[in-house]
Amino acid sequence: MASIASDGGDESDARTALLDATQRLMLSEGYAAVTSRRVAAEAGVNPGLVYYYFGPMDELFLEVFRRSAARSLERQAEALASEQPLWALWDLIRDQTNTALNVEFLALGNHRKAVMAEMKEFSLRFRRLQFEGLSTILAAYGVDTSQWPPEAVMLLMDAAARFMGEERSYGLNLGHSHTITVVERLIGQLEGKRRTRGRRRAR
Amino acid sequence: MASIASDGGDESDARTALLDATQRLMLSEGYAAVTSRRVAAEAGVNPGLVYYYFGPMDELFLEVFRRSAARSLERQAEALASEQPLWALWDLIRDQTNTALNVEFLALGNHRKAVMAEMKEFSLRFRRLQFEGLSTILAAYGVDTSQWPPEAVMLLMDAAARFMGEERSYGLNLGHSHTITVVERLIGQLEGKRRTRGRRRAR
DNA sequence: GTCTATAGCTGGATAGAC
DNA sequence: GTCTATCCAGCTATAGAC
Repeated sequence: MASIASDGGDESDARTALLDATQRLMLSEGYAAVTSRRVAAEAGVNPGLVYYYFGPMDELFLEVFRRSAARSLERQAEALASEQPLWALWDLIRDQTNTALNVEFLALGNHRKAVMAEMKEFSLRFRRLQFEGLSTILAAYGVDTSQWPPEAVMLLMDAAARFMGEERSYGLNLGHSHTITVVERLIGQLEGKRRTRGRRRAR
Repeated sequence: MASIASDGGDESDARTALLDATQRLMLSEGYAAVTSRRVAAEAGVNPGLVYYYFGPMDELFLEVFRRSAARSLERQAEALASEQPLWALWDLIRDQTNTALNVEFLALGNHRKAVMAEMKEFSLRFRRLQFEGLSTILAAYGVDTSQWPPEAVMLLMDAAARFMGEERSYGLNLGHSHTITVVERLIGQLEGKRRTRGRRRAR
C-alpha cells in the first residue's frame, strides 16, 4: 500500500506517502480537506502516523511547502542557466501545478502564521535569484534596463503566468491566448524562436 | 450591538451585520475561520440567525461574493466611463481589499462547487465588459490592436495589479515599485498624466 | 425574528499496546 | 514504527420556546 521508494533515497515510505497525499489533497480539494484522518486515508497509512512524523498539522503543511520550494529553486536555477533563459523561465512559471498549489498556500498563510513566515522568506530568496539572473540576461540582449528594469520584466511575466493559472483553475480562460501571444512575441524579439520545449510534466 | 443601517436601505440589520462580519473574518483570518458561531460572535448576533437568514453556510459565502461582485461591476463601469479610463481601471484593480478577498474565494471555490460556479459566471461577465470598454478606448488612443489586443492589455494590467496585491498580503514587495513605474509610464504615454486620484478608501 | 438546547459528527492530539 | 482507543473541542444544522 505504501509507495516503493522516494527518489531522495532515505525518507521513510510512510512519511513520503503522507507528504504526497497532502499535496494531492490540497490540489484536488483545497487545504481545508487536509485533516489527519483524511490525509492518512489518502496515503494508505494509519492516522496516528501523521503526529508521529510531523507533530502538529502546521508542520505537515510546512514540509510540503519546503519540498515544493526546494524543487522550484532547482528548476529555476536550471532555467536561468539554460540556452534560452527567457523561454525557459516563461515555461516554468506557467506550470499549472505550482500555480494551483500556490493559491492554497496563499490562503493557508492567511491564518497560519508559521506558514506565512516561511512563504515570505522563500519568496525573497526566489525573487532575488530571478532578479540577479535577469539583469545579466537583459543586459546581454541589449535591453534598456532604465526603461525596462529586470524586476519589472520578471514580475510582469510571473504575474501574467500565475494569474492565468489561477483563472484556469476555475475554468476561465478568456483572453489568455491573446496574452500568451503578446508575451511570446516579446520574448521572441529578444531571444528568437523557442528551440526546445521547456514545458514538462509537473512533479 | 447591530449596525444602524445598511446603505442599501431595506436589508435587516442582523443580516447585513453577518455579511459584513463574514467579509471581515475572511480578510483577517481566512475563510476557514468563518464558522456559524464565530461569524455570529463577530457580528454581535445569535448563531442561530445564520441559518435563519442564509440556510447552509455555502449560501452565506455566496451572498458575500455576490455583494462584492455587484460593487465591483459598478465601480468598473464608472472607471470605464471616466475621463481617464486607463488610470481609473489601474487604480481600481490595485485596490487591496478586492485582491485579498479574491484569494480567499479562489481557495474556497476549490472545495465548494457552488462558489466556483458563481465565480466563473461573474468573471466572464466582468471580463467581457472590460474587453468591450478597452477596445473602444485603445482604438481611440490609436493603439495598434493587432499587436496589443485589448484582451492582452487588460489581462496584463490586471495580473500585475492582483499579483502584487497577493504578494503584499504576506509582506513581500520586492520589485513592486519598479513594476508600477513601468506600467504607469505606459499608461501615461497613452493617456497623459493622471489628473484625478482614483484610489479611494476600500469599502 | 431571536434565542436556547441539543443531536450528531468530525477533527486535533495523546496514551499506550504491540 | 505502527495501530487502537479515546478525550475533548468545535462545528453544522435543526427543533422548538419565547
